[in-house]
Amino acid sequence: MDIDNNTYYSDQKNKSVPETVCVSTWNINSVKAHSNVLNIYLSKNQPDILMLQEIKTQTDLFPFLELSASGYHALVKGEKSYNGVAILSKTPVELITDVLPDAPDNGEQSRFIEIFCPTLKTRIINVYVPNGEPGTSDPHGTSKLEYKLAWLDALQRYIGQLLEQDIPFILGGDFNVIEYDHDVYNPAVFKNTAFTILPVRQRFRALYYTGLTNALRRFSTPEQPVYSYWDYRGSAFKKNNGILLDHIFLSPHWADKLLSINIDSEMRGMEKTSDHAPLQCRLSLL
DNA sequence: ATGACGGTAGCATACCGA
Repeated sequence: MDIDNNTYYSDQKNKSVPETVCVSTWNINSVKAHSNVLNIYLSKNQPDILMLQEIKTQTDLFPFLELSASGYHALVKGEKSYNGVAILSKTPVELITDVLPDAPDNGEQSRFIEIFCPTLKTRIINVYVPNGEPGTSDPHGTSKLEYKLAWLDALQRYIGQLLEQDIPFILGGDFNVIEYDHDVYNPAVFKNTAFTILPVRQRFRALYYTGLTNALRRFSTPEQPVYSYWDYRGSAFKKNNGILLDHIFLSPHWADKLLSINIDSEMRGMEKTSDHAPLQCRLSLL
């Protein structure tokens, strides 16, 4: 019994056991510049887990206190100006690693964080896959596209290892892959880019062959495309000139528990917001 | 053909993103 924490103790007495859980992901495009919409999202949807990408700040400058006031714990892999990922959780979580094993840059760019959530008894893996454009130089002299391909290869190997061990996990984030032509408003615009070329699509689809379920594909069809990104330019959101880039993948344990998934495009329509919309799924705990 | 728009760093404008 925890007599030092009255809130925890009194909550436990009255709380019924939750039957579902909400797990979400959002490329926030700067956690500091867009903290207002982040707070609106958290209070509106009350996700149990939120994976954030492109927080664009160093770990020690992350707004831990503000989020703690909203009732969220946070584990963060930050970086100055670029990239950066974090996982918010209503209950305390434990860091497993903030470097993708065998990543081509050994985690120099902050694109990966994996945690264990004791209350959900699952791992959460949050990824911000390299963009890959324009295909010129990257920090290590290889092209940005090669960096992206090598990064996806490393992800695939690591996911394979977890599945071999029957470890339950949820993999979410910004994959920077346009899996099908119907995932973009105008396929011609992205033809022969690092988003659509076969080697990139093959590596994305390899996640299925390994045994993962793409939560969104359970409920969507090519005839009714859904998008998670709209460019700031050219009134793209107003015209629904979008792209589907963000995904949630479920290990076999969770695939059977999937109840629903949706993209909260309302958040994309707000002032001072990210160019991505959040993606959230509801899972059964029974 | 190019840029658009927006964030960061840092103070003018370059770099990056998708």
